[in-house]
Amino acid sequence: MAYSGWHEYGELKRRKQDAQRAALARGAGGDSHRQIFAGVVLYVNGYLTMTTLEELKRAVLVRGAVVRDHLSSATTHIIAEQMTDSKVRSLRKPVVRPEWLLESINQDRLLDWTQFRLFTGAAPGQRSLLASLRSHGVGVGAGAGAGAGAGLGETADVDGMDPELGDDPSDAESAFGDDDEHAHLANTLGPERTIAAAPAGSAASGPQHPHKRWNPDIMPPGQKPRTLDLTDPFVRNNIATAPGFLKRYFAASRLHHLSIWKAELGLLASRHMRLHGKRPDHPPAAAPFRTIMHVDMDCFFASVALRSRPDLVNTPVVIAHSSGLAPAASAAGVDAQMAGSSGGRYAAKPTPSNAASATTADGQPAFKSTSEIASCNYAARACGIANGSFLGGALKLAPNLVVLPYDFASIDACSKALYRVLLEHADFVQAVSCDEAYIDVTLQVKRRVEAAVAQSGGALLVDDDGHADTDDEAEDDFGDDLLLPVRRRASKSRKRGGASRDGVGSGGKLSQTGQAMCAQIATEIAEDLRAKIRDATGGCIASIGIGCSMLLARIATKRAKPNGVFLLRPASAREHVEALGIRDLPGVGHVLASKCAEHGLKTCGDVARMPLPDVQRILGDKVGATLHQFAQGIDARSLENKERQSIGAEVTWGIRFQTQNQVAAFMDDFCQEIYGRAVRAGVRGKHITVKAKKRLYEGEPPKFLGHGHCADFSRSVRLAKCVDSKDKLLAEAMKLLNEIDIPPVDLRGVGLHLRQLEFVDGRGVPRAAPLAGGQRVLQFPTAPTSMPTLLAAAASSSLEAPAPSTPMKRVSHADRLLRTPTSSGGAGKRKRFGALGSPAALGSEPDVRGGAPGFFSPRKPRGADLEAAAHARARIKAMFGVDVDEIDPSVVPALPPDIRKELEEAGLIGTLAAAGAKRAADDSGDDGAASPSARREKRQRGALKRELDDMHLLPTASQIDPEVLRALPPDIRRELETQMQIQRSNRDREMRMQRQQQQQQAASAAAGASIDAADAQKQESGRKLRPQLPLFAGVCDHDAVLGLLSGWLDEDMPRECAPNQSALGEIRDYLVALVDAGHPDRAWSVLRMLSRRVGLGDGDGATSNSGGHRTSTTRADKGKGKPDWAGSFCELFDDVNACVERTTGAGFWPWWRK
DNA sequence: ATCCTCCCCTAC
DNA sequence: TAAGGTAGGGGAGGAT
Ligand SMILES: Nc1ccn([C@H]2C[C@H](O)[C@@H](COP(=O)(O)OP(=O)(O)OP(=O)(O)O)O2)c(=O)n1
Ligand SMILES: [Mg+2]
Ligand SMILES: [Mg+2]
Repeated sequence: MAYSGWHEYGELKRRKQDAQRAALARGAGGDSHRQIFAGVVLYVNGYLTMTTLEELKRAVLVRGAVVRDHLSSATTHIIAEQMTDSKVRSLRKPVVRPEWLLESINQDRLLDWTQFRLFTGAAPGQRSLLASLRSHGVGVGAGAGAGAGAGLGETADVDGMDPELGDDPSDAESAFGDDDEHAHLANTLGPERTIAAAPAGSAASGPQHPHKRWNPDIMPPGQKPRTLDLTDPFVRNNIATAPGFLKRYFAASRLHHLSIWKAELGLLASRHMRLHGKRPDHPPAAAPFRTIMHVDMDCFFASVALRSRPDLVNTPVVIAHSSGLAPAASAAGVDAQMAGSSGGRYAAKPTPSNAASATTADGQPAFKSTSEIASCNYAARACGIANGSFLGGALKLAPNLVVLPYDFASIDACSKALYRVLLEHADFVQAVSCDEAYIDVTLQVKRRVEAAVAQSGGALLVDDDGHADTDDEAEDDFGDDLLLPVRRRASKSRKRGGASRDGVGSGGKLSQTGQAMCAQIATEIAEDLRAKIRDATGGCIASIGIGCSMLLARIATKRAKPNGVFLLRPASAREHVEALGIRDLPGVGHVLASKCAEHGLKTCGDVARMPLPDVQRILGDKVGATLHQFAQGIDARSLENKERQSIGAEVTWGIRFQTQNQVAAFMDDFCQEIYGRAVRAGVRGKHITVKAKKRLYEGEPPKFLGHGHCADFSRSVRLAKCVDSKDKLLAEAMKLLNEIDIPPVDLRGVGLHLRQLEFVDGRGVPRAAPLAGGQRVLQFPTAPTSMPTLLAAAASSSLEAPAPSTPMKRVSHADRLLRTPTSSGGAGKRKRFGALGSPAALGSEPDVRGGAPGFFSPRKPRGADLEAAAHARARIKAMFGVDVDEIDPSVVPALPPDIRKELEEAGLIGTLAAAGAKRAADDSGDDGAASPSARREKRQRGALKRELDDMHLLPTASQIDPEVLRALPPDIRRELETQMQIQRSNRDREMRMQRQQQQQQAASAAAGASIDAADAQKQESGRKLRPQLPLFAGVCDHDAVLGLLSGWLDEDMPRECAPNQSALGEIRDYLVALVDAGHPDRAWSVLRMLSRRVGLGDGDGATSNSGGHRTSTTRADKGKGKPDWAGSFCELFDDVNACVERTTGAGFWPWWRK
């Protein structure tokens, strides 16, 4: 779901940091300090940008805080600058921004940490804890009860901030702007509101004057949520409850169009490639000429529109829905009760023409539009406008801005025209989007260069060991080559390594002349294409980047724009790339970029120079490895058009429901839409996923009818069969949506996706995957023709394999040859491993540049293990300049899948994930079925399968004799296993739901039917992976529960009062739930702790299993517990024990009764 | 370890 | 007024 609330991201961050540095400076030094942080146990997560950990530590230590280098149950607060919502939730502890410490130091008093919460709309663990326990009048410390003054027990009222904050209306606006999705935290939904409803408890109630702008998450009080006037006709007609909403919405959605077009063009390209027998890989001889272009239209939507408005080419123009003139959102439908902000200003009327003036009739600007700009011309960009910005902001930047409407039909036509040109002239086309594609023109370059050389004479290729190539100068001149920069290292390593050759023999290296010619010819081709595209599109301009890899081509395009061509030579490539910001690398968005920034990584050079493992620690294994390579200008991907793996739809705009019926009615339409799309796309799905967005604050978001800041949820089912009607889809979707269980008013977005696709022909008959991408399917050499449908779920219980598999009739003979089974099971693995080890294999296979999988080599005879091995080795050597055995294991994740697969199968590298093992299992298990006489078998299979289906009898794993299972044909066995897995998953689902219900009941009973508590419960169980364990106060971790209870005892036992009854009830319900969930041992452990604390001993010597659990941290009450506490414990024990006896047939031993 | 689900992120 | 869709890579972390 798209999200464009980042308009002010950078500025906000910068402003925050300035203030923070100042605060820290003030806070350091001095020798006697008030111990304002006494009792605070900190864990600092991640990196700090405004100070060092050491500096911060020093400052807080002298003021009484404890800083640990690890997270423990004693931790009271986690300090972090950045963390995903889900991580925050999973920690189940207060996660607070460092400003809390800094500002507390600044003011020399402990401020309320809740004012410095790291933003997460849903921190159910924390909130549920508060909502339930606190509403019992139970004071409880954070974590293990070490809360002291800063603990949760002293949580202040969120609304109880310094009123001063609200007094200056300009602050709110100027600091955060209307665009900030976070600007409404004060209205945050959920149990925090329960807290907020309580009287403000603390005098230290939040940050005061100087740095009130730091926190983009907290909106000053004195501000009511903007509300939507549902009686406004315009609103009524445009929200999701309006008749015909979906059709109108999708028809008007640019992003929907982009997605549709991309899918279409992907199919178009792959079909074209298949029909013309084109593949992205070349005979090894072509490798040195490898030339990839990235073609991208300049400001595409705008260009299309400007074709009919040549008068406007030099004025700022944008494409958007709104003219920006009509009544601002705040003036119609949305009632903006912003403190101090005047009501909406009405523009006179939109200009009738296409082009609208940016000022209203009375000359007053009305820069409020939240309409998004799809595309803006370069004149507009010069004003600072960018694709995706809000129109309102753009109008501020360029008051003379002209807004033109979408013309989807024309855009579509231009896009098709573009692709016609590309398909006709390129060796291979990978569709990227309606205005963009990668093309491979290697063969053309080669042909033309060779022709030119034939005429003029001169050497084109240079042998690796050839004349001018041995000295350093030659290597330095390498830069004029179009080849990958790795070639250079290949050459060096060859020298170091002595005799071994890298297998790039037949291609050789391009001579200087060759290199120059390549560059010139490639540029000519590009210019030629641009002219053709301009003509074909009626004047739209394409820019083209050229390189020897997709990456370099892509990067070159940035330089080429606008209206140009840029060829990135490998020699300059590394330098060029390293100078770029990491944000310029494909795959790096604002999140990764800011993660990097936290570690001081700004440019690609920074990343390239950092040791790979460090990069991976920051970014993850695969992303880290990939980007580390990208940052060096290395990219081994090859072009392909990938086959569809899923289909679905989402709506996150205009979702405003009041009732379940409205939701249901919408879902009906929605499923209709999606089912229709699936039919049209010729797919059916077994695996259904529903997504939903839940708003995190009350009131309207900045974007008109937008979703605002939300929590995302998803639920999925795997069905035994594909859904084959809209109504079945609807039924499943509603189940899932209900499971997610979001109140209709809170719903802000819905999505529905199908996976595990079966491809179906026009008459609904399943057929083989249409080879849309070709490659993926081709990589399974074991004759998919014989793989039964059953293989949708692989034996290894992964269901990731392509779902269908009746024979693939449409696979050409040539394709069949390519699918020569070079890999078929574990034996082959070992064999090939041996072959690879043989020095004789080295260099026996010429290099294939740019990542052509060995499987595709047409010259490779079937089963030629040795050659395959050599091939893999040669290819790696060519690409990375090192021998396979020298490969740093941590770059493995960055290898393109095909190469990785090849290496894994060859046993040269460890499998990255399950893929290798799974495939091996498939292969070996499938050998029998792969025989040519599959027909009869297939019929049997079909019959058996049908029988199974008809019986609707899916035996459980335990019900099937393993012997019987083994005796079945492999595919039938797999089928059964699939069924069992589905069944198992469904059983789990039911258990989960049961538990969830229990929890909700328990929670709402305990919290006095507080909706918020139930809601928090829902979120907790509905959020993270539906915990398999029951929750106590939103907490599932056993130690955390013990800590919580211990803290409760610490607080309440000394008070000389009886234990709070509802708290007891909650504990009882939790323990019962534990027992029901099959964890009596945990219940036992809890009981034991409680009994010890109330003075009844801990029953050592009892038969219980649970041994040395951590007990309490502080033992406030050393003597015997009060009698009423002990009595309460006994009752509790009996209740729980009754349940234990019921479920296990034997109870705990009430040791204290003797 | 590996699987699997529920996210998150990115690109156009 | 406004039309913040979609598909795929990937990671975290619980279950097994
Ligand atoms: N946030 C965005 C980005 C793009 N698009 C649409 C409109 C663009 O015209 C088209 C192509 O996207 P590009 O990223 O290629 O952007 P442009 O073609 O507009 O400009 P450029 O010259 O930078 O390629 O996709 C959109 O609707 N919303
Ligand atoms: Mg473009
Ligand atoms: Mg583009």
